[in-house]
Amino acid sequence: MALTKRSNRMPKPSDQPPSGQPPAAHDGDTEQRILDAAHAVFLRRGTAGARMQEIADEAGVNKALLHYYFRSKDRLAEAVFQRVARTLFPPVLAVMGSPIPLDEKVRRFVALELDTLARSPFVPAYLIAEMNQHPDRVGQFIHALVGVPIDAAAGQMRAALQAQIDAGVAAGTLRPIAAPQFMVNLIALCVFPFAARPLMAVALGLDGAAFDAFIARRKVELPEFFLNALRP
Amino acid sequence: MALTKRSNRMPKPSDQPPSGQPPAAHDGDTEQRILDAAHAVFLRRGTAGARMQEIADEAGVNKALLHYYFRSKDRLAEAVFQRVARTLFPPVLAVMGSPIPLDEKVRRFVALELDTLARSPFVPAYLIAEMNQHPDRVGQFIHALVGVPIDAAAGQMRAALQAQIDAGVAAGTLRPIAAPQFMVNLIALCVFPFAARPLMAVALGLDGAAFDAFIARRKVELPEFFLNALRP
DNA sequence: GTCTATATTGTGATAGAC
DNA sequence: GTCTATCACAATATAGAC
Repeated sequence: MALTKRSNRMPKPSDQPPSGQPPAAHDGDTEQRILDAAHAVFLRRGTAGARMQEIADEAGVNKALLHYYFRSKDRLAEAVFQRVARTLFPPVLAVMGSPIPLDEKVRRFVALELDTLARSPFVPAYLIAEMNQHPDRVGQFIHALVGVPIDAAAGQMRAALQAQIDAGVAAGTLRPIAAPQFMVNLIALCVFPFAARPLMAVALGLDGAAFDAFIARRKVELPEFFLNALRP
Repeated sequence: MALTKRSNRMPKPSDQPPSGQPPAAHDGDTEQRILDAAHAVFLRRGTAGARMQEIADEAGVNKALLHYYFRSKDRLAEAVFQRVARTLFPPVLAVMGSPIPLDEKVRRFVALELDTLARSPFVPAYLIAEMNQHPDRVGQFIHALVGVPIDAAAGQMRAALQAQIDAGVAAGTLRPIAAPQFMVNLIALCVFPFAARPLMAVALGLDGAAFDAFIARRKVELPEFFLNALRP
C-alpha cells in the first residue's frame, strides 16, 4: 500500500531574515561554510555526480548538518546554482547596459569575462550542464535576479543594443548584425575556451601555464578580432 | 575484515572479433539497440545522471543484459563517448586537413558543423561535461581515433593550418592570427549556441522553431563574420 | 547547533533458471 | 541470449542524544 511521502519538517535557520545580531548560538558562519563547500564540490563533480558526504567533508561538518540547513540535496544544488549565476550575470548586464560606445563595451566585456572565468574555470561547464539538466531553473533564476519576467528585461536590453548597432550601421562604421547574434558571438568567444579546456589541453598540448598564456593573449586579440568582424 | 572486491567475470560477446557469420543465436542487433539506448540516455541525462534501468527500458530489454554485453556502466559510458566522438571529429579533421583555400575551409566547416549539431543538439553539452569529468578519456579516444599520439597529429595539423594562414598574411589577404586561436574561435562560434541553448531559450525567448531559424541565419552569416574578422 | 546512529531507498551488479 | 530474482552497497534523509 502507498505511504504518505515526506512533506513537512522542522523550521530551518535559512528562513529567518538577518534580525540584528546572531541570536544566542548561531554562528551564521556554518551555513556559509556549507554553501562554500557545496559550491566547490558541485562545480568540480557536477550536480548529479556530487555526493553529500564529500560536501560535508569539505565543509568540515557532519552530513546531517547539510540537511539541517538545506532541506535536501536538490535545494542545496539550487542554492549553489543561484549563487553562481548571481555572481556571473549582473556584471555582464552592467557592462552591456551601460551608456558607452559599442567598441568600448566589447573591450570591457572581454576583459571582464576572461578575468572572471580565469578565476573560476569550472563555471562554464557547470552552468552548461546544469542549464541543460534543469532548464526550468534558468527562468526562475533570471526572474529572481532582475525582478521582472525575463522577456521584458531581455527584450529591453536587446532593443537597446540593436539601436546602438543600427546607429553604427547608419553612420557607416558597422556591418549590420542582429543583436542576438552579436551577443551569442561575443559570449561564445569568451566562454567556450574554458568549457572546452580539457579538449584544448590534449588537442593543443596546453598544460596549466600554457593555457594561461593562451587566455592572456586572447584578452588582447579577441576585442580586435571581434570588432574587425563588424567593420563594414 | 576486508573483502576481496569483484575482479573477474564471464566472457562477453563484445570481446570476440567478427568471425565470419554470427554463431548460432546472436542477433548482433541487441548489442546495437543497447548502445543506441545508452547513447540517447547518456546524452540527455549526463553520464552521472543516467540510470541503467532507464537505458534498459529504452532498449526494450532487461537490466541484466546491459551487464552481459558491457561489463559495467563505466564501460558502457566509455563506449558511448567513443561513438559520439568518433562521429563528430573525423569530418572536422577531414575538412580542416583538405587542400582547399582557407575561406572555403571556413565555409564548409560552419555548414558541416551547424548541420551536424542541429541533428544532435545534446552533443556539445554532453561532450563538455564528459571531458571535464574524465579528462583522461579525451586522450585515449583521440589516440584510438588517429592511431598516433595526439601531440603528433594535432601538431601536424596545427603546422599546416599555420602555414596556410601565414601564406595569406604574406599575400596581404589576411591579418596574422595564431592557428590555435583561429581554431578555437571557429569552433566556439559554431558549438556554443547549442551548448547554451537553454540559456538562449529564456534570455532571447527562443522556442524550438525560433532556435532553428536562429541557426539557419547563422549558417549564412557566420562564415562572413569570421572571414571578415580576418581581413587585414 | 552539532553530532552519532539508523532508517530507507536507489542503483549497479550478479546468480541461476529457461 | 534473455529473463526473474536478488544481493551488496552507496547515498539521501531522519531520529534522537548531547
